[in-house]
Amino acid sequence: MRTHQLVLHWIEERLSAGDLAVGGRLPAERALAEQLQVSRTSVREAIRVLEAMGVVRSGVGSGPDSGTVVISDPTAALGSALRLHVATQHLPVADIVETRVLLESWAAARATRDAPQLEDAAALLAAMDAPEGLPVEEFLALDVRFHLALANAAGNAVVSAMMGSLRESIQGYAAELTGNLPDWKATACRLHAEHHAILAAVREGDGGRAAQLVAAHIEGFYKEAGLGAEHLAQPRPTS
Amino acid sequence: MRTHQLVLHWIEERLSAGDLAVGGRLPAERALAEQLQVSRTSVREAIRVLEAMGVVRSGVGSGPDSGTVVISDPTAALGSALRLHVATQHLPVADIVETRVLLESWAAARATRDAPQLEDAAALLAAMDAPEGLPVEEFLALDVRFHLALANAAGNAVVSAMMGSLRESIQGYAAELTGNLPDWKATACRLHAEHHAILAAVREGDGGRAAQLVAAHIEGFYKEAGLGAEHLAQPRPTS
DNA sequence: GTAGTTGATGTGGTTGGACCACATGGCCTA
DNA sequence: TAGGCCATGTGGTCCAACCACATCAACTAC
Repeated sequence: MRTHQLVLHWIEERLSAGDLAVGGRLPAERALAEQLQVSRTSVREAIRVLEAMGVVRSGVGSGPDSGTVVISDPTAALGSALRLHVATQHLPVADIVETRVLLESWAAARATRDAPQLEDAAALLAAMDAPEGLPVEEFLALDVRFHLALANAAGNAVVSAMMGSLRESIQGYAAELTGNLPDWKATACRLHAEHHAILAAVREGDGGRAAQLVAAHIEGFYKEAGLGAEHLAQPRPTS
Repeated sequence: MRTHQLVLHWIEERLSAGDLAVGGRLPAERALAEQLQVSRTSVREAIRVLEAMGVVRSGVGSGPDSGTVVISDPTAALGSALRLHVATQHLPVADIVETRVLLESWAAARATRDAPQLEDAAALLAAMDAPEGLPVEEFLALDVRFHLALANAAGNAVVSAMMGSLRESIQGYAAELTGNLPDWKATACRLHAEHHAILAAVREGDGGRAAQLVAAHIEGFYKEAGLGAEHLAQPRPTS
């Protein structure tokens, strides 16, 4: 057992036991090192891992933002991991998109029509009015938040986290794809209209229609932007 | 930008550019530190993160198993992250199970009837014959591999990785639950029979039935084992 | 008395150097 | 030729020191 793993296990046990909860603070690095009888180096390696996993946040100086405090940001962890594995080319982008369609369709079908997150989604849509006037980056940023709000309305934290991480892992890719579009303004308008239709379907409690609209919405964008259409929504070749 | 992040970005760029592929080796820690003009400590922190993400594997000594080589194990990364966030109680176990049902149902519906992974699944089922005679741990281990093989048959690497990580993150939990069962042998027998039925449905190309069977299979186990039934497969309270 | 300055304190961030355990491979010896 | 032994290179660990930063308290000048 390597030393930094010992520290990791110690912290994970504290988390599981409830001694350490979100918002709580880890002992200072030097103190923790002495307490566990390991070097500060090993403590730091463990904290780096937890930080990459979205479990803690470290800050220098004094005051409330300093020290190492427990947070919970599963999306960050999953997102970085997926992005890295996409970089190794062991996770095809087409599979990411397909999974995104799966999760978002489910979330749309599952969302309750009076979920408070739908208010956020509506507010985001309002901010996206006249989408042809928005810069691409701003449109995409709002788009991400709209889809996340929709996913959150389904009330499943795991699905929400996975959704966000999928989106994050191919964010740069999607931004590049917009360069392929023949007419960005027209596309933005269409996407915006589809957003309204999706939200309306959810609010009417028509989960089935919402799911179909979401699937068509996502697949439509990637097809138009030129992600190999043969990879999407078709039966796979029988190897 | 913290120093170890600089190293992380350098490596990620190398991965994206294809200069570094799975099976390739990173420069030795000391060499990399000198090359990037940072301390070895910072290089090590970056490598620790990549190791936790399942992107890299480190080994001491000489020979083929030594040094830091690029691998690709997305399941490990997602699994650790989910497990940690379950520990912080920000990811309810019920949501994990629900997501597992979602992904596995989709995979079962999507699997092609002649996928080679189904051979593996069949072999695992054969190894599980007479399940009442298997120790609990062994049964569960084979069970995990069966479900993974089935998920792999759908041909989506992202779904496979997420499936595996979900399973891993609640593995300890599932093992505990078996203690709640009134009659483990009978349950094992039933699960085994359900496995056969699922595989048969996939082989017949009846994806819809396979999906239903999978969902019932998973939900049935957790319900019988005592995971709050109110959390599963029911409309959520309207907050 | 108040306002501004200054230093003490405690936090993570970074560095260099030292030593260890391990695995290989080549050299040297019996 | 066979065996042992050490040189080499790898990651693993530890230590001691220093830095940048942020707060807070004490002090000083007005």
